[in-house]
Amino acid sequence: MTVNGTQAVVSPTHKEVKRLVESGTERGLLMTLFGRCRVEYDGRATSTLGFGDRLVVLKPDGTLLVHTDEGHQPVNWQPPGCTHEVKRRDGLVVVESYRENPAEELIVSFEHVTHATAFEATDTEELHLHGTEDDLRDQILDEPSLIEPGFDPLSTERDTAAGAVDIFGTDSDENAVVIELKRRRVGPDAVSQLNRYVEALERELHAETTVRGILVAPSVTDRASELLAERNLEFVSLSPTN
Amino acid sequence: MTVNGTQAVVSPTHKEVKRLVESGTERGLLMTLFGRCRVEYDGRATSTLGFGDRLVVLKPDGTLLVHTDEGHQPVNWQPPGCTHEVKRRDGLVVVESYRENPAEELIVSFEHVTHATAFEATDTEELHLHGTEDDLRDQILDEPSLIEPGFDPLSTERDTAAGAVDIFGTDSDENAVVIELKRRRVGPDAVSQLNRYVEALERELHAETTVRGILVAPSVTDRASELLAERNLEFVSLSPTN
DNA sequence: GTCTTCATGTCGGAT
DNA sequence: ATCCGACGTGAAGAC
Repeated sequence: MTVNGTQAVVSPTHKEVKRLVESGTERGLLMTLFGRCRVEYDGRATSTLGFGDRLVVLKPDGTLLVHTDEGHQPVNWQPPGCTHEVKRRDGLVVVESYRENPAEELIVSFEHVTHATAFEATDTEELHLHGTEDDLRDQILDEPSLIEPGFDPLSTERDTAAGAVDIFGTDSDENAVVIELKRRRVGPDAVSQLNRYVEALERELHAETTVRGILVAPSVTDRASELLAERNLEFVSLSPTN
Repeated sequence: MTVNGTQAVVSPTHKEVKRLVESGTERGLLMTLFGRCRVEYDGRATSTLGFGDRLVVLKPDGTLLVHTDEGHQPVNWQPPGCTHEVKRRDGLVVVESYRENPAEELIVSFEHVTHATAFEATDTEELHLHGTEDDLRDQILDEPSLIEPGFDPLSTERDTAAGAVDIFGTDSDENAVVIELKRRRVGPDAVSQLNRYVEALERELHAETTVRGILVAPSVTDRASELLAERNLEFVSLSPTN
């Protein structure tokens, strides 16, 4: 059945699946296959998945997704940029997806394809997302006193031997201040990250200046709080606004 | 059109979409909607996405995915456990998805639904994945000399004040050895993680024992290598086998 | 290309 | 429920 440049086939034959995927790939269509299949992956790791009913999505950018009936994540996938082929092997309809660098291959073998579709997907809009770490940074740059009275942001992304600092500035006593931002509650990892920046700047600025490290996040876990104390780092509670 | 417990409808009316999603939810079906829609999200963050052609997947576990024609990741989503409703508003077919804890809502408003499907998905198989960090750990436990001659693993998941250590053991001089495993090339974060474990164990074991920290991974970045040297930590190159 | 870090990360396991 | 770390993490930006 073909309507308006989209195709949908119920219980397609092997030939119909092959033609749909090949012409859909050619024409840059977004395709779905639903049916009983087995999946094998080999690349950065290796995986096998026995037969079951799954939804396979093939995107015009070379993405392949295998979704089971559960979970946010695809059970197997290939990233954008892969090339897909449809073959017949041992009576199964086989979709093979290849990638180089790293070399990875995904093979979906259908015992039966229940349903196959191909859609022309026109999408020019971009997602507008708010409440990110960047938004938290902008809040602080707009109103530095959210950190403390007298805080003066000098730069963002300031480079150090340990990487780029989120916000670098000075306090009212002219101490250097390193700020690490997190959009959500943080654990020990963020404290270590801040500590690396502080140590790098202490080396860079020699003994001339005291370097304060301030972690800015909605909250911290107990372990992170202990680590902050050990490292003589500070915490300011702030959440990104939506 | 209904075949074998699966349904597929081309250009369904509002009522048909509503009935399909409601009965599909009731019956635990895996559903797809393709059409031109707008998406709004509000929860941990906030997002808006203007009208475009997208594939929406509704899973029986309450997962909702919105996929554009590009990319591995859904442009918007709800995790498992959400509840979905279909309504009509301003002439649009609206799929609303709710979640509590954290409170999140996703609203997909269709100008037109090109295609709607509902499948009974039976899937009893589990994914078997190899080449993970656990596999790397097992390799070392099978052959401890991969770390160095005389290495003796005493425990895995040994608890410290900083968290559980991947492998804890002793070397031929009876020094304590902490091993942190990574299945791929590592950066500074993994070094900091290892350092936290080593410091915690040094405190725990007082001055009785020297605590060596060994990072085991296929390779390290330059910055990680410097940090290892600074912290007096070691590196052993090993990759998980598939 | 490599490196680094963010993410509505998601997921699983332990407490 | 929260905490913690792994993940075939993916994606973006800098170099």
